[in-house]
Amino acid sequence: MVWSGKELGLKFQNRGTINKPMVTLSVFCKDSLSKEFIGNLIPEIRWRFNFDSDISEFARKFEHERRVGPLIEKWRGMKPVAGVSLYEMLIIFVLLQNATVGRTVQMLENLFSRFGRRVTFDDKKFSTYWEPSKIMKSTEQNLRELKLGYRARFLMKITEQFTRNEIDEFALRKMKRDEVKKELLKLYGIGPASVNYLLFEGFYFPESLESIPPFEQKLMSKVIFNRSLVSTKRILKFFRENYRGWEMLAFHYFWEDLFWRRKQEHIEWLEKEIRL
DNA sequence: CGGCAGGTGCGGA
DNA sequence: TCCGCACCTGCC
Repeated sequence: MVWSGKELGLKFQNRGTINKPMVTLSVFCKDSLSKEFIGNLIPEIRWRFNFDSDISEFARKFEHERRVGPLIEKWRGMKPVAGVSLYEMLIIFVLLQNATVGRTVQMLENLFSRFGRRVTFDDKKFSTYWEPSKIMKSTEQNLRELKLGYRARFLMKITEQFTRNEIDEFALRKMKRDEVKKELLKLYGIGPASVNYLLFEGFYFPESLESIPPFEQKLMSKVIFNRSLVSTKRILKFFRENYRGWEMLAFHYFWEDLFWRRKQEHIEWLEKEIRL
């Protein structure tokens, strides 16, 4: 995590149970950290790892519903987590656009090796993100050499909007959903699909489901309707009718469960849909 | 070698 | 508000 100009390593350890959750956090840094620094860091961690949103109503309302109910049992307490800053999240969403997973990874690795730093803590190696100003000193052409393609312009423009302070992440966190949506859509290269995910994974609005991209459409068609392709309209209707107010969180439970199952067992139809 | 992939901006109807 | 189209690149 790059925060207030320092590179930090975060290590979370589980010390509790599902019903009595507790974690300890160790913070690694090459500099010593002041009390004040830590004092400012803690609320940021609470936000980034979503310690505070209350989803108990979701669990109460739907734990007996026939489709998502069993998943709520299995994944009790599961919530979306940003983990990174808004700027960093925007980079990821731009790189995901119109690309396979393999290409996204390649583009991000290229950016890390050009602008980020390799760091080690607790015997683990990571790449850090960079301050927006570092990209500002570069050029669109330079980013194109990192194989970003037309996304180079998106990244350049977004970085520009950040360095000009046109977007204030901390102010956004206090706004209502529609206001946040309006602000995010002002970012160049951020449209309906990216905004849909940002509202949920970055700002934790559990109802934000308005767009189903092609890949999600294919997988949800199979998971929910057991058919190869159901219209996005119908999928949206399904979530609206069954999980009103919690549409995207419900979507998240179906989605995460599917990919968890993929780790445990071989899911033939899914492997065919995933292109690296 | 055309078609397409975790989309978006833009111009024109 | 709703189309059609161009767009980097890698891979099938």
